[in-house]
Amino acid sequence: MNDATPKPEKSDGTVGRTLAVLDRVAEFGRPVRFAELLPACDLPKATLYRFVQTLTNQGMLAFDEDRQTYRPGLRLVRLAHAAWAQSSLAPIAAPYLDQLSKETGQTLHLAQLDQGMVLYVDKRNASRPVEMFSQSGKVGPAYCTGVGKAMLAYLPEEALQNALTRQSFHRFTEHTLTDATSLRAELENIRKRGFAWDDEEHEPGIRCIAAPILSPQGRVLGALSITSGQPDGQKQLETYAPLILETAEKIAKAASDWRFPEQKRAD
Amino acid sequence: MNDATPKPEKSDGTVGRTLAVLDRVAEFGRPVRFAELLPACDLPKATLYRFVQTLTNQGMLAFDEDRQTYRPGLRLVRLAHAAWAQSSLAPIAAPYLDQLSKETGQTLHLAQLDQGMVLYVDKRNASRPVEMFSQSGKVGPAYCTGVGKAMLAYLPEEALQNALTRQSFHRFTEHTLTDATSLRAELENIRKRGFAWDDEEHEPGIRCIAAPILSPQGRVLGALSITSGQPDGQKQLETYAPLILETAEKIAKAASDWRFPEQKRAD
DNA sequence: GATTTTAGTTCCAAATATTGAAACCGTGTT
DNA sequence: AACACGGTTTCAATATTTGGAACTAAAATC
Repeated sequence: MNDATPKPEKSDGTVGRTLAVLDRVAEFGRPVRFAELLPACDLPKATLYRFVQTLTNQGMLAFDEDRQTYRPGLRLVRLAHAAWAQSSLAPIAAPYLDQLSKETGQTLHLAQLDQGMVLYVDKRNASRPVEMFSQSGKVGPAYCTGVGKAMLAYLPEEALQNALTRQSFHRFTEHTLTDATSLRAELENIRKRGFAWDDEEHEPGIRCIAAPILSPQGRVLGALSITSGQPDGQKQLETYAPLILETAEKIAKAASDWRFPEQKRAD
Repeated sequence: MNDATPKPEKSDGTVGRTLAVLDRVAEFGRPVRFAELLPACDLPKATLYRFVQTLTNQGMLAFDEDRQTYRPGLRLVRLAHAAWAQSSLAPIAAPYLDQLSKETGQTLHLAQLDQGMVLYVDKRNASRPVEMFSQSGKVGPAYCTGVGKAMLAYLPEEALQNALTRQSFHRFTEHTLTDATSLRAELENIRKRGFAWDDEEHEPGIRCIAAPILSPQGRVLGALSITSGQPDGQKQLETYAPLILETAEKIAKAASDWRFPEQKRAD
């Protein structure tokens, strides 16, 4: 090997490789056979076999004897509860989302950035007052969603650069921004405006207005959006601008005031 | 293979040890320093250091630079979404819970057994129609909750034996059953009755009625409970018996039409 | 301000676990 | 009967993990 480390590889040894398999299984979105998994992971048969075995032992995967398939295991649900409670904005933001939901009656999303993607951590639905687990944990693209762009807009250059290289820039609709340059221009507008629009860039007919949630030091904590599925959505959403900005502000404030709870309480 | 297994050890090598650290972190229920974690994991300093490093790289843990603390990472939330959707009864049971919630107006819990503990996978709150992620993933004891006992009662002997050894039998209230023998007697009653009571065994003033969800082959898939916090709860709950049994039946039916969640792990 | 303690990080040779090609097994197909 | 396929096991070569100990930075104590 030469001078400058040519490979900033972070394989993290056996553990990293094994966890990568978990991702592959989760990506399938359905129970998967060993033989299907094999080509998806770039691993020798025997090695993948051992990994899958280990993960199953560990409860990170569950094996269906009858159908001979693997799927993500319940241990993840247990662990994620702790992650959600401690590493996400959701618990802090919950009361403000409730409030905003009541005031607007619209669908709300709370998201954070993870691996250059949008990770939804909470939601309020227009029809159902409180949404459930199934919505948290969902991921979506950053470059063509309101929450995604709102967060990207306030990322420091280095992190932005990093995030941009991870975007697929797939054209979902005719409004999708499909290159880094036009996205950067849009981000500039967002910074000027203070909030982001998603004007049918991800899904036809779906618009939203999104505000970043920034720490006092200006670090991106997450983003909040109000969605409309109505044709005249834009106009209606515009009236929410002050409200969503104010709510984002409150959440940011609450997040920075937050003291660690003494103990986990059960209820 | 030999007759007497001399090593029932399932350390699962590096991966298993590393994942155990994840559990330790999650158990703290709050961001934790390296030095606090060290005594909780039975590992040499340098080893734990490497593990924690790896997990952080992998996004399974998040490191708070400012406070120098670790907490479960958001990657878990992403993975758990898949786990919840594929490995839990929740998505299948959701419409039935909605229905039961509407009919009774009471707090409902849907749980599964994991590692001898009760893992709540969904909930309906008396006040809020649909509960959220934060409730899923919670764990509780099996020996002193309605859902726990309902599931234990229908476990095959070997699995029950295994589960019993994992119970702490801590006396939460004066009604808590604190030994395997009295619990076994209670399980017998549950089998005769077809459903379980929790008569303030876990929390004072909290009673519930719980029904097991059994596959057509009689395998325990999960349990469902209706909770009451009222003094005359027992009486009121009793009237729900047919309803909860019927609902559990429906969920079992729906589950077997879709998939057969297999609870294989014999560890 | 010097010194000790504590918390976190790095080193490295020895010990060990991982690796994966190949062989094997059971089941269903030609 | 031979073959193909999905899954499982073996085992020697090898790369990785291991953890005692040394080290550094920062904080507490003198």
